[in-house]
Amino acid sequence: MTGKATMDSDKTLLFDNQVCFPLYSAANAMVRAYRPLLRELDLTYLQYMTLMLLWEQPQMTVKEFGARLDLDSGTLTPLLKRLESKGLVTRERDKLDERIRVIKITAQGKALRQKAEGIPAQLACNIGLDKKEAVQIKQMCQRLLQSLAED
Amino acid sequence: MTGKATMDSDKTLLFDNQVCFPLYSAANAMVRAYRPLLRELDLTYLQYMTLMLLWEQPQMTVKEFGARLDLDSGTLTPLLKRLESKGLVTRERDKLDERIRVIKITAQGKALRQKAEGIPAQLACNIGLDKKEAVQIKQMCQRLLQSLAED
DNA sequence: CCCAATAAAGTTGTATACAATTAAATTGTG
DNA sequence: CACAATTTAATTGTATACAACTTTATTGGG
Repeated sequence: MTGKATMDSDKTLLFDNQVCFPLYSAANAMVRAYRPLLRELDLTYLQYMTLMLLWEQPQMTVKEFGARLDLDSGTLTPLLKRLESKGLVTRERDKLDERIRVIKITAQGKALRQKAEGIPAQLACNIGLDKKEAVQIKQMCQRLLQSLAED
Repeated sequence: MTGKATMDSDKTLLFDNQVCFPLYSAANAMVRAYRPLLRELDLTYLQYMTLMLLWEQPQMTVKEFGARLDLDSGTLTPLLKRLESKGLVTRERDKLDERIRVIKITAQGKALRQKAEGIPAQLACNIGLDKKEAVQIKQMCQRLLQSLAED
């Protein structure tokens, strides 16, 4: 047995050496940065991303949302109900397969897109990364995601 | 007025062009990856990071936790109460300033550190990034955090 | 010394995340 | 066709996040 198990100065357990915690904090900070901008649309960050999908493709199933957003029905069902109660989507059943819930964007949901158009530019100003860095961090996160997705 | 406001093909509102969403998803996936490892310690990721701070410095105030974890009392108070109810910390008042809550790690909390020693190595195996990439993503997130912290 | 301003935590209410379980519909196989 | 296995969502319970507000204690100016 090596001394590792009883080594008291194991640097891998030092807070400032954690790789993942900055990721966690940065994600929280990012959502916080979006909040004042999305407030005017009365949307949360996740609701905003959900609508963004529907601005590209006017209807989607819960399962498809799960695949795109990497979230399960435990998160999605209440999320979609809230969007429904705001009048931004409808939640119908698939006529051919009653298990499937088909989410469709409403006219009101589509109209929100206009109000959202300034948001990406506004956030880019705050975020303080140039385009190259932005692409890098995006690719790095995507690589990380792929690695973590491999069961 | 430019055509921008009415431009329908604004690429900045396309889901797959979002820089921040991979960050958001990667943070979620990271917490998910930790979960099975932390399950044996009966800790959540945030509880684990909180204890990690106390393994280095045996007592800390709520305010100090807030500065290190970038979280407010609305998150920290219930978190610390849960750690207290597990017997891992105590929550005393500062004798000299009764506003201040002093959190101290217990013997039981210290003992958990031994059980945590394998976690960093186990996670590094799953995470699929080499050391250089890990450092890069960490630095990028820290840069992002700094930018977002500038009010 | 008094008391307004400030500081530190705590509380309340809303919205994620997600494990574990359940419910309902469909599919596949004998 | 019967029915077990599978698929798709929904539900339940726990733990973050955080805005907005409240409570309690301390500080600082007059």
